[in-house]
Amino acid sequence: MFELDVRSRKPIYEQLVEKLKQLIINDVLKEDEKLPSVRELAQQLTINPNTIQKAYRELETQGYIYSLKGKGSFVHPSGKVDNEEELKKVREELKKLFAEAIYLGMTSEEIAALLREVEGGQQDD
Amino acid sequence: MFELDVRSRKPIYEQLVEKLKQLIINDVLKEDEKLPSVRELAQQLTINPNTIQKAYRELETQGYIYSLKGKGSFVHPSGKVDNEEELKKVREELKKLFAEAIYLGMTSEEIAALLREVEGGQQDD
DNA sequence: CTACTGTACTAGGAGTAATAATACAGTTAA
DNA sequence: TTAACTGTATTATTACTCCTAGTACAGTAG
Repeated sequence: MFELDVRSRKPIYEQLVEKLKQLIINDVLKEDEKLPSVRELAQQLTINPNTIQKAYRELETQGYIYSLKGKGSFVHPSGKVDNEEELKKVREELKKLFAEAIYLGMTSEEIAALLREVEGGQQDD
Repeated sequence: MFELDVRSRKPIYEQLVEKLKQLIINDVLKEDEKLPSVRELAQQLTINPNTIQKAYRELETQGYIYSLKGKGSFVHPSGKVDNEEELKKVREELKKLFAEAIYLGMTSEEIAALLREVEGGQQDD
């Protein structure tokens, strides 16, 4: 499915969250598609099931997946995500990053161009 | 100068980097202004000098300050920052965050509005 | 019932963050 | 030059988080 760097300073479960988030956002994992089970993915990646579960829990908190006891974990459909908490964090992050980018020399137009680029590649709903 | 959360999961030196970066970006700390010395700030915040130094080293790597042995650490003037390494990271971060924001339901216009908001508050050079 | 699923808990080892103490090197002013 | 400041580096120790391992409970589907 993908690879992890166990020697990285970044925790494995955080790497997992990022990678899975990318797969969901880029529509590699489709809406309501079932993710590998905690134990299954743990075996594939040769890491502990607890670590997988920690990543899944985080993804659920952030609104990217939903889990049903006994059934599995599934991709949360985009557009139906309603997570004001997470949106607030993202807005704050965006503001910080904009200020940072400008300080380092990027122009607003460069940033806007980057946005259009990403926007073109998404087109959900 | 500011406060830190020693109980946070986020390392103290990272909190320091963020806070100082904000002060620099928001022009609270002016160009070429001298930062508190490692020992002085350590005493003020009741934390170890090594932790301060780690934060300063990181800020220097990212291009926000420069340090002169025997003299002190100073704010790196905006506009004169030339850190392609750091810019690359910021661009990647922006792209990730844009995709994330869109997935969570933000429109491009909302994001663009946020950019204009930040842009208005900066106006360096 | 059986075999899957998610979820929770405890205990232990490994690695990083932070502290403490010391030292060296360069600047500045008396 | 000396004294007092600056950044920088090193080592040892403690505290905390990540990760693992093992076990257990709850819900689902055949």
